Amino acid sequence: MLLDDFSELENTRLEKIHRMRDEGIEPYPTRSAKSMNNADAVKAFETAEAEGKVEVPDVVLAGRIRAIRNMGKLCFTHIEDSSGKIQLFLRINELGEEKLNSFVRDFDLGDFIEASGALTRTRRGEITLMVHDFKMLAKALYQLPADKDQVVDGETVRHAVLSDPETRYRQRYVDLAVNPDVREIFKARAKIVDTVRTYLDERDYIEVETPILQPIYGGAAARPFTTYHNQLHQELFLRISFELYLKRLIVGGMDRVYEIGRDFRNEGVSFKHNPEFTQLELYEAYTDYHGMMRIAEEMVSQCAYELNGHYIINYDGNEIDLTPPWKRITIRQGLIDYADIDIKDYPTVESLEALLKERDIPFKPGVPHGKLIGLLMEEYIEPRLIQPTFLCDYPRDISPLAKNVPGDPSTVERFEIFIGGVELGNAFTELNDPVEQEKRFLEMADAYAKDDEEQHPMDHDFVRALAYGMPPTGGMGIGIDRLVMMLTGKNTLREVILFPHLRKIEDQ
RNA sequence: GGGCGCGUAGCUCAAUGGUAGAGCAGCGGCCUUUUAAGCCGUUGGUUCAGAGUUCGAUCCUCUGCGCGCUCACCA
Repeated sequence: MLLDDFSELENTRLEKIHRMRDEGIEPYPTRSAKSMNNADAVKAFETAEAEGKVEVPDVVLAGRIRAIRNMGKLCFTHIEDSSGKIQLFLRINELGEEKLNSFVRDFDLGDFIEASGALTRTRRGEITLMVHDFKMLAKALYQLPADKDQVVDGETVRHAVLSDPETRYRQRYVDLAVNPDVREIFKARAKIVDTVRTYLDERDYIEVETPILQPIYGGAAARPFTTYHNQLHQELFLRISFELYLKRLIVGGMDRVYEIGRDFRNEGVSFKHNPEFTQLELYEAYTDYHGMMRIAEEMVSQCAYELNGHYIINYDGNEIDLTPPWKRITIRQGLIDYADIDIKDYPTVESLEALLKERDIPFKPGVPHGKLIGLLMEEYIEPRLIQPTFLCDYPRDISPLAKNVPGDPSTVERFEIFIGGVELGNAFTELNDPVEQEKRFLEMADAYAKDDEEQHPMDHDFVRALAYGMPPTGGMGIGIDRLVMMLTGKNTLREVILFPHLRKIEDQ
């Protein structure tokens, strides 16, 4: 129980609650009479000041107490709400001795206070609420991690900031309460998602929602989470992609659709992988992967512009220019340029395996030709793609849902977007030949038959949908978390996911 | 899952094979325009958990737990 584990510090605060209640003061009142937020208060004062006034009366502000500077007969505090901080000035002349003392006695850092009074400017020039009255809005029992700001030459220097990553992620509420820059990341995230929606909505895309619980998973190569529906006695999977459902909508005549939602992949966790992550998938009829490239470069650069006012981002020590158009390079050309390998010279699995051995690249024996090319790609091309690049034309046998490059049966019209060496998105000209699609499913089943870790279930209903006819279509997926990570210059997904997955710990 | 590193007060960090200290916050004082307020005094620790070595472990060893980096897995 909460109270059982209280330290001396917490018990001191608890006693304040008891004392307040004994005096008829409720430390958790039901409502607040806050009349404006802190930022608006500052603006209101500046406006009044420009008209020659020296104060703005009858203002009610509220927020969390972030600093207290008590000097006996007067006391300064800073309170903070989501709009920012503002100073309160409590003075014995205004409040009387008893009221002022009750502040010092009852209030601590971290408590929520409501204060009424007049906005003025102090001798030191800070816009401040001269407090006529105040009341407790919510008492905090735990103290927030100590933190103080110091302004040196106009720069804010922060002292003893909560920085332990485990505490920050497990108790994100504390992190957010104490680290304003963290709140900014999530404002940026909201803005990016908003920009994406606006971009697509303006192009007549319709936002849809498809099942998260799926009887058959598909659309990507990943291990799923499984769950169970009790009444239906049915095993269900959490989706690993939206692809197969969204393409059914294209069959149904919804020519431009997108979904922003959660994918779940039961795999390793890293700076660029979280078990659940936010994905954007979009599909557009009567276009192809070239159309998707144009959308990607336009949409992503627009996100950067809306966020920062320009197209340059700093990621992992690199200055990256997102101005369209982005570089396009085929895998074949990339391997020629960066590794001096022309894959046309290695048409068989045996020849590729020999090459990989020669180059000291480890591989699992028995994997398909395309997967070996993938290994070369990871080794030689991906780390080089710092500036935004569309890496194009993938091996067919690792791309079961993409359409062939005309005249080249081994290659499909697919690209992945790389920025800062990290994959941001994946797109292709969608395979719409039902017979070919069924064949691909069967090939994948074969290819992975020996590998009991992964399975590619055949989705008969998806094939049936294609058999009703799907127009030529371009489709794309973009990892929203990774996009936010890049645009905000963070080097791990955990910084842009509010509650990143951490191991369970045995305590409360 | 493998390798490496880390875990000390609420927060940020010190320290030593002889059971721990600072700043901030907390508590008690002084101070009527302060802003990392200041000054004086002061409380606070299962040194992540368990076992072992040792006369003695926060430190050395092992195991476990958690976090980070990295590799593997994976877009």
